[in-house]
Amino acid sequence: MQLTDDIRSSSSDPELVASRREHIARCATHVFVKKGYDRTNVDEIADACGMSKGNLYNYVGSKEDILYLVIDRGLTNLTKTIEDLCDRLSNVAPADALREFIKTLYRGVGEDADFTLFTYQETKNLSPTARQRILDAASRDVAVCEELLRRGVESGEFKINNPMLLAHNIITLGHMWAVRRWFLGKRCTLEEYIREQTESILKTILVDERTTIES
Amino acid sequence: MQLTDDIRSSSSDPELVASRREHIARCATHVFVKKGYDRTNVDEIADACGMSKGNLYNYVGSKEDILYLVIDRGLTNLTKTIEDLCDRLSNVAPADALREFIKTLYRGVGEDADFTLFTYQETKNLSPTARQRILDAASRDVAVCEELLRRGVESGEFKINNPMLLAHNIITLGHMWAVRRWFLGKRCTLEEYIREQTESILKTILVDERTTIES
Amino acid sequence: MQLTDDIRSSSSDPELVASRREHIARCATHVFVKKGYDRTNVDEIADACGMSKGNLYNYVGSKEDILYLVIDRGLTNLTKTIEDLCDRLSNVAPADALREFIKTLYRGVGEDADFTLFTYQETKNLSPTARQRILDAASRDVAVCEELLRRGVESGEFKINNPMLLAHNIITLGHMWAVRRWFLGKRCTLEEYIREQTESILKTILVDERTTIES
Amino acid sequence: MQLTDDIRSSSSDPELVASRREHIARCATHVFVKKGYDRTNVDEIADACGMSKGNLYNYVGSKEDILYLVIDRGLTNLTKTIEDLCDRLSNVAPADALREFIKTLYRGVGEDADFTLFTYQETKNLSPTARQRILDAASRDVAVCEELLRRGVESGEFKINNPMLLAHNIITLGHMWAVRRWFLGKRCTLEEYIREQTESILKTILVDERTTIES
DNA sequence: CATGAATGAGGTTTCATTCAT
DNA sequence: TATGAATGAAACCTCATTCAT
Repeated sequence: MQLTDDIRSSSSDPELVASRREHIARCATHVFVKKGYDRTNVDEIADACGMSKGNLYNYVGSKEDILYLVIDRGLTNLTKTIEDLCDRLSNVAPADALREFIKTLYRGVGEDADFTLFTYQETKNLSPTARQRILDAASRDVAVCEELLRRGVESGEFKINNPMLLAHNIITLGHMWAVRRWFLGKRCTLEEYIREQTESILKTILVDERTTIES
Repeated sequence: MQLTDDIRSSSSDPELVASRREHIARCATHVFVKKGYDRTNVDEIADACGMSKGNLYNYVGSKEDILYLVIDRGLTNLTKTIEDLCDRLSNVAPADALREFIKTLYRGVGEDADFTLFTYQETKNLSPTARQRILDAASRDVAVCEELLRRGVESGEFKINNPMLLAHNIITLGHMWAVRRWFLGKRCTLEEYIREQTESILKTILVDERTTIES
Repeated sequence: MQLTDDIRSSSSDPELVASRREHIARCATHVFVKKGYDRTNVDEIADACGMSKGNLYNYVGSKEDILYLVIDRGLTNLTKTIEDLCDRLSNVAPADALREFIKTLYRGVGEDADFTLFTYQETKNLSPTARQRILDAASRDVAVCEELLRRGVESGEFKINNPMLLAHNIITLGHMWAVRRWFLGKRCTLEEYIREQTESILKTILVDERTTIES
Repeated sequence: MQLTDDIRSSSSDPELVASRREHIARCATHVFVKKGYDRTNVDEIADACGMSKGNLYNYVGSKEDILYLVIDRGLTNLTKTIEDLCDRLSNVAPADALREFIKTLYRGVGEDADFTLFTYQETKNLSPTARQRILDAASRDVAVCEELLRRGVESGEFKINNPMLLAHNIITLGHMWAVRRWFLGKRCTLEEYIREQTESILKTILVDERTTIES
């Protein structure tokens, strides 16, 4: 599934286009995250990419396209991490799977904290269709988590009133580590945050309390 | 508590300045929320205020000052709502008080959803000192909630591992209704959201489960 | 001789107008000299005058009028000093009269150095007619000096090829103390400047060299 | 000696930058001299340069930079004229050398009268460091002239009390032809001015009076 | 494919002047 | 007479995008 289908480019070699766009997205991420979308100008992006401004526009139709590439790439990375993880966890006991899921997700958010915050701030600058694509991708993360929860429910290990909502809580509380770092960063470490949120969540859903005790 | 002390104005009548700034903040909120901070220009703000651009600058030193007025006003309103509420709840049983707190807070966020989202997106555009003031104000909300939780703990009704973190969860999950309306809005109503989050939270902290049953 | 005839004012009492204008000229001089004409705004002038902006405009038709008042007042002061001096010197021997003239003139420039420089820089901002008036006033200073020189020539004490030009040199070299203070100020004192210029001038024009020796 | 080192430009080709700046300085001189610095707006400068405003700012960081370029270029031209002249005059007899120096300098000022006047009026608008550079350049002119005078003193042809001051007089009286053209222009020609000032100066310093007689 | 000079609309801010009170 | 809030034109500067080379 190509998310970047309708970004105009004046180049004909699709492979070159793809690799250049990957390059642009990677480099632009840094500048965007540092200065914000509106306050970053195209010269700075081109500099960061080591390309000329004119050439940049051979692979991208507008500054907004670059924003899309950046957000899409970051989200795709995270989604892939999550999906791969879920595949690996398909045979693990639900409670442990959930613990692993949260830990991996939250650490991923922690590593890319700047990007996560950026997403919350700048997605609004996308055109409606681009924005919709991004939101759809973000929705999938919740869906994946929800699926994990449902497996636990089906196996009888979890009792969850509204798995969709709990999945949403799990995902967004992870984001909050990045978005509200100015608050949380002064009050606990990421590992503490992960541990406490994990236990708090498990406590609400575990049918058999004893499973809660973990190293 | 006047947060807007050091915004320069060329008018000397403090009452007029205060009333005009209130007016500006109220009117600018609408334009800002609709178009975003960077994409709103000062002409549009002046129009929305029914003032000339020049006169606007008699009460405000820069466009950023307007952003500060807008965010500060919105946050102050919410904080006041919360604090008044907590005063009223000081004699109420902790579980009911928490239920009431969440309901009021989340409904407040729901009513001002655009503004809440705006805050998450645009606080970054403030100068460091202005930004710090805003974040301090936002921190107080968490502190108020934490205090409420601690009362329940002291009375023996709640058992909470980390009240600060739970308070933070309560507050931010409220915000999420506004920030992720594109997701939640399609999946449940605000009242459902409130009810489910409330029960989920209470379930984790209530010492005596039976208290969960509410009218 | 009223130089300020055609400055519009909305006041009818001519005495009040005159006294207010004198006040305005005196106060505005300081701000103008400090910040330059273009970089001084009318608010600052009104502040310096202790009047409201609106009232200021009762006595003056425009910002340029204020510039005129300021320059005119300064020049009139200097011219009067010079003319009074020449009256007192009418019975003094030409060489001593010239010495006294130069000393007084140059010290006057030295005291008002900022204003003198200001005149060189900002007269250009006057309207043609106002400018002409100022230049006429400035020409009179040269004429007065020239007259002094001619008296020495007639008495046989001076031999001067072109009294007009020498008078002009005497006047402008005086101005230069103010205009090129950044250069001269680091290299000699005003009194040295006066002494050396005086002797250099007298040496050129004295018929009998011995008169050069002075206390 | 490049005085314009630290003017920011967004172009990287130093030759292009230099040639464009030369072009800008030359064209801007006309507009500035005609309307004054503050009353000239950037659109007019761009028009005069035949460039778009945006492109102008590729070679210059601010309007003030343009002022600097203009003044610096004019002064550099004059200084070079003077220095070249002095080289050529190094073997000429001091009195004749001085005559030639004054004639060339004053004619140079006469040709660039508008620019000379402009310098007296607008140097004040430069930032302190830029202003200092300009004043340093202007000081060198005096130093060159002083050197010329000292050669005459050493050769025994001149007797000068204070060569620095006389050099300063020579230079500034030259400037006065431009600065006070409104006065002098109506009373004598430039050539008369040159002749009379020259003779007046030589008369004061020549040891042997007879040398004064020249064609 | 690559460059970067050129464009010009649009942004924020200032300020001389007016006029209702 | 005195005030100062209000006006709006005009100032300087930025920057996404194009296009000749």
